[in-house]
Amino acid sequence: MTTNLSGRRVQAARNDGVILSAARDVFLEDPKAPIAAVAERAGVGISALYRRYKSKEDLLRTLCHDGLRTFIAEAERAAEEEDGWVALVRFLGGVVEADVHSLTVHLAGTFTSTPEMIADAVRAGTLAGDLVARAHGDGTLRPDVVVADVTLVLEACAAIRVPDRDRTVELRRRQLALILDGMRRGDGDALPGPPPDAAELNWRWAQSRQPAQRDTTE
Amino acid sequence: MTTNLSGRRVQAARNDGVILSAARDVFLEDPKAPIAAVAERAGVGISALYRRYKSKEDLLRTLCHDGLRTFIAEAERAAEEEDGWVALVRFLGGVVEADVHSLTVHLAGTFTSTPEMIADAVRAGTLAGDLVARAHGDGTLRPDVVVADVTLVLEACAAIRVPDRDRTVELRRRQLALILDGMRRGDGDALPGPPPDAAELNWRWAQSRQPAQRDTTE
DNA sequence: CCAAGACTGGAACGGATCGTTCCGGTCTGC
DNA sequence: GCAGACCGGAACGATCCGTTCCAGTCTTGG
Repeated sequence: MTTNLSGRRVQAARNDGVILSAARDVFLEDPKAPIAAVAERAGVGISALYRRYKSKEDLLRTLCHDGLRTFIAEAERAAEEEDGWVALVRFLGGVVEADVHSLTVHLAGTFTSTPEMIADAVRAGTLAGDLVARAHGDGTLRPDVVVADVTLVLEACAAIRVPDRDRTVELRRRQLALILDGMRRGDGDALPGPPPDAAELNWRWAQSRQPAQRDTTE
Repeated sequence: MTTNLSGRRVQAARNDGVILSAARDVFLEDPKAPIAAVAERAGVGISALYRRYKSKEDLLRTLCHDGLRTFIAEAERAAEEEDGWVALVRFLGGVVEADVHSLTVHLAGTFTSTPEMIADAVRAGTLAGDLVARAHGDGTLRPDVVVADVTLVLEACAAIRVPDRDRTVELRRRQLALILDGMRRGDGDALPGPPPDAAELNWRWAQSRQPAQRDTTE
């Protein structure tokens, strides 16, 4: 048996990953992006996509399910931590780092989910609940915070976005640190990363949508 | 001169407000929503829209500019507060309450902005900067927080959304309180409002996009 | 009661977009 | 050198959406 794949096989195998990664980037940027945009970003033809996924919905579903699995993996990894509070912090940091939450949030509702996905979603909820419970047990987490609050924290962090991916993660880490430490002067460390600059937050205003010059002079 | 408008005049005047309010709701929900959706939500015909606004872009621009002005008004109102920290808190609360930030953020880039808007945007930035500076002067705001961080806080809060408008504001207030007070046990008050429930956060998953039954059996 | 006109509802149009299919071409293994 | 796996991208058909247009309704003034 030849484990040595060559030629087209190699290209095909590499495309698997490239396409998935490109799809992640594109749909993270715009959940309604056309499928052609994914192909272009991946540097492949549209056929390469349709060879792998039955439809756009199929691709979206796969992408979202992958994100869900990552979420679960992060939760399980964080749960290994002994200290309950540290585990929760590591969990949130991991999810933010992986940029998983914004993907699921943005893509939710654009496809019909499979039973496995629903099961995984339930499992994810359970794991998160456990982490919160442990943090409560430690007495470090303020008592009036519930699991859903944590979900909202993730949602809030996922909302901050700048064109550059790495910088986005940096800024989210900073925001998460703020949420964790609190804005009131405390005994926490200094906020990580360079502070955001006004210019890098105004990027949304840049693209001034050319209105195609529809003049109404007549 | 008859200040007493009646009949159609009344309807027209009322429609002015209804349309603007409907547009706010609709575009807050989906920035790419068709203009017909606004008319439907307002309970008016499409003509009623085009009588008032030259184009969709015009409506969007007006909406966004209104939001910007509200932002400025909130900042000015908060600035009247004597205590710097209290002023900042009131400012953030006001902006979150008015649901202004998410509107500007979502709509940015969908129209070409007028010079007045840009000027207002600059002024808004200045006002926010002043508030942060004052809070720093009081020594209550942790020193490593900059103005842009505050912007990100607003962006983060704007991201949390549930179908019900009032509940959304409640949850945002809660999240804002969390950010302000911090998650570590402190001397702050209890989080306001009932805690979010898992069910009310899963609404996005509800709409399982009917795929129009395109069967590939052949 | 009538006529003019302000204002509206919503159908119709034309253009753009996008998911999907299909065909011709390239490379690999035999 | 040929069969088949795999790919790029044009072409198609459907849908959507912004805008225009016209017929209908209500009000006012006489």
